Order: sequence, then C-alpha cells, then structure tokens
Amino acid sequence: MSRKPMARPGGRSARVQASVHAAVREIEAEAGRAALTVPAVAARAGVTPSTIYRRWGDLQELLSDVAVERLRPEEPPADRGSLDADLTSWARQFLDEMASGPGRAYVRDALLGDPDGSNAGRCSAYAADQIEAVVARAAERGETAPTVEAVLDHVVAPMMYRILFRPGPLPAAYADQLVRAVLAAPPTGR
Amino acid sequence: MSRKPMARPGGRSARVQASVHAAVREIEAEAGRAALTVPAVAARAGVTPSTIYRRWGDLQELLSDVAVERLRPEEPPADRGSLDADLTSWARQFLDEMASGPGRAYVRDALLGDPDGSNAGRCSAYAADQIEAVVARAAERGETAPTVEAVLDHVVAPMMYRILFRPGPLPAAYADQLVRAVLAAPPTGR
DNA sequence: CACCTTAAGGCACATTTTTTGCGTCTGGGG
DNA sequence: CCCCAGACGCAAAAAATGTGCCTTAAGGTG
Repeated sequence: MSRKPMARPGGRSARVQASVHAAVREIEAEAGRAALTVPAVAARAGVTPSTIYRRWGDLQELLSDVAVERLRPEEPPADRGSLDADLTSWARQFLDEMASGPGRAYVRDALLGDPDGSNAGRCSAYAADQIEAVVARAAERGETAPTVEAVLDHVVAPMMYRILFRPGPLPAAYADQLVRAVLAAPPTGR
Repeated sequence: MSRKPMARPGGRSARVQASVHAAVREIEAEAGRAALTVPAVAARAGVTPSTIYRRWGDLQELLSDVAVERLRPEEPPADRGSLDADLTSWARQFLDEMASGPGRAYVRDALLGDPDGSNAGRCSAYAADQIEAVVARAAERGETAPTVEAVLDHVVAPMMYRILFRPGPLPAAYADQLVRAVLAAPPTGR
C-alpha cells in the first residue's frame, strides 16, 4: 500500500517518484550496483534520504520497485502467423532478456525487498498477460492451444528456475525445446 | 570462496561459524526476523561484529548461508516401492516444506545475498541429488524413468516458480499432478 | 476562487550499523 | 620448537538509517 498510490501523475509525489527511479537507473548505469545507496540516490534525485526511507522503507524495496518496471513488457507479443511461431518467438525473447546479466539482476531485485510477494506477483502477471494474448490469438485462428497455466508451468517456470538456481548459459534452443514439449502435450496441460 | 574454507572442524574458525549460525537461528526463533541484525547476531554468538562483516560481507550473505543449510535434505528420499510412489512422495514433501511460511523465507534468503549464484546452485543440487537417487532406484527395479533434468524442469521448477512468484496456497495435489504429467510423457523429457 | 485538510517532503538531529587500522592470538607447517 | 599466515578482537571513524517537527502543495469544499 505504500508503493504507488501517487496522488496524480502531475503531482509532486509523482515527480519525486520519477526522479528517484531515474536516479537509481542512472547511478546503476554509471557507477554500478555497489554505488547504489539510499543517500546517493537521494542526492542524485534531489530529495532527502528520509523521503526515500519513508516512501520505500529501504533500498531493497526501492530496487524491487524499479526492477518490476524494467521487467514490464512494453508491447504485446509479435504476431508471427501461428501459435507455434508466436510462442517460440515470445519464449526466446523472454529467455534472452531474463537470462542476461542485467536481466538476472532485475529478477532477483524484484524478488527481493518484497515481503508480501506483490511485486513478484506482478512479474508473473506480466508474463501471464503476454501468454494470454498469444493463446487468444491462436483461438481466433482456430488453433488448439495450451492453457496459460500450462505455459507458465512448463515454459516460463523452467526458464526462471534455471535463471535463478542454475548459473550458466541458457541457449535459445532451450526455450524452443520447452515450447515444443508444451505444444506436443495434450491440449490441457494436466 | 569466502564461505566455508574453515581450516579444520576443530579450529577456531569452525567454532565461530557454528556459534554465529546458531545465533542466527536462535534470534530468529525467539524474536523474529526483524531482530536479526549483524550486531545482534554477533553479540549472541560472542564475537565482534567486524568478524561477521569480514567473513560474510553482510547480513544477507550470512542469512543465505544459514538458509542453504536448512534447505539441505537430511536423508535420502523414502523407498515406497515404485518410481511413481517414490517421486510423488518426494514431491509432496518438497512442496510441503518449501511452500510453508518458513520454507518460502529460506528459499528467498538463499537466493538473496548470493551474488554469484553459488548458494542457489547448491539448493538446486540438493534437489537434483534426491531426484537422482529416486531415478537410480527405479532403474535398478527395471522401471523406465524420466531424466533428472526432466523432473527438475517439469516438477521442481513449476513448484518453485509458484512459491516465488505467485503468492497463494499450493495444495499437495499440485505436486501429484506435476508428477503424473512427467511420468506420462515420453521417457526423455525432450 | 478562497479556504481547509491532509498526505508528503525538507531539515536537523539521534541512533545504529558498517567499515577500517592495527595489535594479538590461534592453528598448521617446517 | 619456532615461524607464518589467517582470523579475530578492539576501538574509532564513517556511513547509514530512523524520528520529530515544521513547511509545502495537492485536492477537495463551500
């Protein structure tokens, strides 16, 4: 409840939030993660540290907030003509973004400083929305498609598991393989 | 590299490590997470804060260390007579432990304060070892079993994904369903 | 439009945590 | 038995976090 109840997009709260978020991104880009401290962000954003502590609680929650924004997809998944192509394309891009160095960091940040799991839930919802779009398009075409749940369980989950728990490279082919498997299985992922 | 290079099980380093770990567990049990600070742990463990900072770096890395120990299975998976029964039993127990309030906290801790992902990797290795044991036993019986990778991808990963990204209850039936699916699929999870 | 209410921010200060330099002790090896 | 290296304790400095109190500005009201 303390996160985004900004009064109005033009209000002061909104300006503060924007400049703080911008400061986080700038400092991280210029000086790296180690330089990210509440006082540093506050100075850069032109606010006092106490403002950040009061609004976000601590650095982790702030980073979590910023990370979730970065993980939000900016556009709906591309239409490649078929369910198979759409899903493969989307999964590849997802894996590519998430498995990159910065991507892994954002995922971890989003998961961190998130006592109630609401930020993590938002991330999952982003993916679910994207998949929903792909599945809906397939339905319009008359294709039989897996449920969103099945895709989350057997495409998204394995990728995230590896990203989080198994350091090491993840080739695009891995995404392809997961998509193939979920499309080959009986329509309902049960 | 800074984690467990204790010189010898009887050395001073080992004693310090043990008392610090114990202090973490005790404080958490008695006063809750909020009371866990480096100075508090140090006082309880009878060491100075600087010792903890030098050995672990910060509180998160220490908690990560402790969490990994707690997540280590203490015994091999029970032998229930068949692959299906073994895997179902193991998955249920895994889900039960991981999805509980404390379980989720340990998982998050383990993931946190783990810049290089080595602690997370250890968690994954624990699960892989358990699964390996189940699969090996099945092979001895002459049963055809899925690969360890397939079980990680399609049983463990979905459970962890929900635990981390989708707050909400996870019934044991969910584990059952995942196991059924992986056993029904063609032997190699490809 | 002027006024009121209230959430949010600034500022200064207190407290706590984190870092660092340096001397000492412990344990392993020659 | 002596030496070396790593780990720890201690104390002081530096940085961070948390709080009380006042000011500002957004949004609603008459």
